[in-house]
Amino acid sequence: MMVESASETIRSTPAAQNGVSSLSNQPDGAGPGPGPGGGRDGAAGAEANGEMSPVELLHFQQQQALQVARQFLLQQATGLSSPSSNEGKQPAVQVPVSVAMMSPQMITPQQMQQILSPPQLQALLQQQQAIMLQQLQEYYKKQQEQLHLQLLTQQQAGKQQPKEPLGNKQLAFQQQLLQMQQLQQQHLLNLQRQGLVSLPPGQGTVPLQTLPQAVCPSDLQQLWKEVTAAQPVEDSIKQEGLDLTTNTSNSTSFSAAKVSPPISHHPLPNGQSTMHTPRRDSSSHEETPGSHPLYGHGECKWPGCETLCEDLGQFVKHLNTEHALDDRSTAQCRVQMQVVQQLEIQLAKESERLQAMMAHLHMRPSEPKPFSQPLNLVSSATLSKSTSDTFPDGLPHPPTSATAPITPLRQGPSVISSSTLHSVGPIRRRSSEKFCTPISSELAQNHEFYKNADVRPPFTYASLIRQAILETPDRQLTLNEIYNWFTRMFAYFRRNTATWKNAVRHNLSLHKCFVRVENVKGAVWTVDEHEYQKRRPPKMTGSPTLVKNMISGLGYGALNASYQAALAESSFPLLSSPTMINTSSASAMLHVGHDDVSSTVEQVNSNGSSSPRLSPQQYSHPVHVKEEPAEAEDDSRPVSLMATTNQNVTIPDDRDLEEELPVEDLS
DNA sequence: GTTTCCCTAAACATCT
DNA sequence: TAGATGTTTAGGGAAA
Repeated sequence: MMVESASETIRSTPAAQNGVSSLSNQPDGAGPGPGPGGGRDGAAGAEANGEMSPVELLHFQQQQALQVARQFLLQQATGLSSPSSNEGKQPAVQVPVSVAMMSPQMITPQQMQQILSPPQLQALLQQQQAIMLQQLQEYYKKQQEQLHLQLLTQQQAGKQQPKEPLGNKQLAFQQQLLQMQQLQQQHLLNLQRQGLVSLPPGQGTVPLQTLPQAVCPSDLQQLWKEVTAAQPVEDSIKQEGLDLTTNTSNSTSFSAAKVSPPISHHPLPNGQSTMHTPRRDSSSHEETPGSHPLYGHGECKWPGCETLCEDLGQFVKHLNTEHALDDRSTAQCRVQMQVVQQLEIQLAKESERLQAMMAHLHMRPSEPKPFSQPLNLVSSATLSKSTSDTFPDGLPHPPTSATAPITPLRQGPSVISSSTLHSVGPIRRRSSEKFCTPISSELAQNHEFYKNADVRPPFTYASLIRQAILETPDRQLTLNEIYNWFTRMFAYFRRNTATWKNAVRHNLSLHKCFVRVENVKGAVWTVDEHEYQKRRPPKMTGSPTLVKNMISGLGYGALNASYQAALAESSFPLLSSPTMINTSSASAMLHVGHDDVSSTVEQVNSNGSSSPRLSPQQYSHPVHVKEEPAEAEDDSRPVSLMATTNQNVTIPDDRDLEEELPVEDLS
């Protein structure tokens, strides 16, 4: 049973612990206990849980829908669910929505923030949510209206006809009603699995079956006792029910709709119990003026009819006289059905569009496994809040150089890193380094984008400065040249001059990795790669657990190709780990790039001309090195070393440059 | 709650 | 003297 499976899936989610747990409270015996909803499988137990007016139900339903819609968006954005998840089965590679919901640890906080923080994106998504939810609400409202209409018609017809005991027709009609409600529930579940509606936390005591119901089964049964089953009406309802089935499965391209078995006229065990679990004595509500689906604000809500009715009784009379079961009413019902169907189709289209938009905008959210995909590592970097107004439409535009199509969320890593995408996020840039996003690769791929779009690059000032310096043949730049590089490479830096220039200067002065060298043409800035790498957090980026597992699993000298590539792609501090330097490549990189800097420096210094590039130490001018803060190892370093470090670490530096290129020759 | 990193802003000094 | 350059400090946000 779909409801059961869905509830099982959702039950384990955090959200399910509260709001969605109502599913598990269904009186199918699978619930954790009697609980508040345990006794709702009977009409008598419905009253025990308090009354909930239709308005409250609607409000509750809307809130739930919004809640899960947000979760859905989050999941879509994080790539934990995919459009293909619409298929009925949950593919092994797919993470069920509920799993994604229940596993916040699978969604890194960065991802969460990336997805949810951009206000424009949220506004867009909320708009989509509003559209879909509105359509959903309307759809169910129509369903309820029609259902109730038919019931009232039956009721009136029954009053004019002699009572008959409950027979097969009545049972069939009840089954139709149950199917109707079951359809609603299934549809809700479908949408919930799609994330379009939600069962928010804090509503755990409300069973699912209370959500879409404006007409409760007990009420219907009571009505039915006075109704003589009229065959035409029943057929009509049955046909509508079948149509509904068709609508549900057709118009909604959702997975659960396909997962759910075809609606049969045999109430399923779950459905049966579900259907017979009225949550409230809705009779009072149904009889309350204004509560009738087709009666509101003192007038008849029948499509095309706005007849004023003083009270519900008059309305019922009007309903039975003007909207009795005839060809006209039937045709109107048909039209209404088509309207609903169209709305559902539109809902499905909007949903697909939303998914496509999400897929396009978010591409491939950050993978928690930086090792497995050394290339095109997506960055969790977020970007400056100041870029939120980058585009007039308020949407995060992808880089222009990106040829990223609208790809499924489960597709492989995109050319565009998420750091680019999340340029609308809050200002947090160091994340790009944490995920070892190769800045040169990022820039190479999205050069045109950054050059033209007024989007702040998702890199720290230090990274950008370093990149600017390293891009030059002699690995040195004057401050003004750094400025020019910034303005040349990024449209964003063509404005806010004072801010970022000050930041550049501040970074140059603050970070030890930037060494000021007196040149013939003035002061130039170079990069002390050793200091730069040392500056990085000496811990593995990405999932610590993954790192630990990889370390323990691979063991000494058991690095595979991808891992080595990842190593090269990753930060050098990783290589500094004694357990990681057993491969020749890694150790070589390490020795040159990190641990043995001094010796290597001595080597290079001895034959100072080893580097064809102009080395700072080749200058005869006195090297002006900014005073380093009191630090043992740094103080022990000679000034010349400081000035020439960027040359001495040529190998790792080059490797760094290589790694940032989309090559895979590191294995 | 603490630490670290980063950004931003500002003040100040020095140099051209 | 003005502007550029360089240094330093402080405050706050975010993440670990």
